[in-house]
Amino acid sequence: MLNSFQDLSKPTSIFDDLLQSITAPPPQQRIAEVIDAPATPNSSSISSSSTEAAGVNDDPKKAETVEEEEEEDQDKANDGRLKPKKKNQKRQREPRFAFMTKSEIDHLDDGYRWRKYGQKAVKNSPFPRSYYRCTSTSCGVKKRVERSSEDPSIVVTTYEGTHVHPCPMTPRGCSFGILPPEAATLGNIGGGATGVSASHLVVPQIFHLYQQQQHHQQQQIQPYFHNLTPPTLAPTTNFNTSSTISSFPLPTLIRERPFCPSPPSLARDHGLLQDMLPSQILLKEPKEE
DNA sequence: CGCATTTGACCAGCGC
DNA sequence: GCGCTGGTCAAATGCG
Repeated sequence: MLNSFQDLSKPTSIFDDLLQSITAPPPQQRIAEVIDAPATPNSSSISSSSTEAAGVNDDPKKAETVEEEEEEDQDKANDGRLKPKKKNQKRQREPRFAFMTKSEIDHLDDGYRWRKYGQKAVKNSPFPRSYYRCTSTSCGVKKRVERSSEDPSIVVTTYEGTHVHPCPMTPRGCSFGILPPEAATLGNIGGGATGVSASHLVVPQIFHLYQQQQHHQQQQIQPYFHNLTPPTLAPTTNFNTSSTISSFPLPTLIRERPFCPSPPSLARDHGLLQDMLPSQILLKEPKEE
């Protein structure tokens, strides 16, 4: 299932894969169709990706069985240039979560602190891809940021790994803008400590932001939030319908957030949210196997 | 001075 | 085996 996860494991254009999954959803797809808007390159979307680590990937070539700690120790034991990649075991991939944001800012502030450690030109794209790593020690979360070659206004952000620390608070509190997908997904997908479903956090929150924004700004472009969550975490109850999502109670969201405790001010203080989510969000639930 | 960013080089995986 | 590409490292550089 979750072919989009596999798509994300491919080195080639995430954006293309996302677009493909958006524009050609499987018939049985259980989608939280927030809005049944057709996906367009102008739409922002969110797509959670996971998790070879969770055994989701059915490609034996990509299936991984290595424990994370094992690899981590190996990495730490070798600080030289030669990375101790196991010969018989490919490097394990962390749970990944990708989303597209229509923004002019490449590196969106999501509440965590990131250090850029690389930048590469991407094939078939005039825009480079930037590599960031969480600055927190012992937190190996990474993220890649690249612009869509098809729509330069779209930033494709791919998170990989799980934060093992609380979100460092920003002066405004934990910035909600992009945080939800990251904090929720990275904190929970693939065996996060809290066990809170990523979808519980990500989908409704993001959508809630969108709603707020809609109310205030009357966006012209339909949002589309593309979210895919691992089967083990994706609830089958709460997000089957748009009505469920749209009526998701905000207090519940806040209560369920293990990270970045924040006063229930989301409905009020969304200035930064608007900064962070300037446009449209496209929501899509993971399709079920 | 400490930290973040830039950037070229290196390495591994994958396809042919 | 070879070349291409993505991902990472680390020295150099910039900035507050």
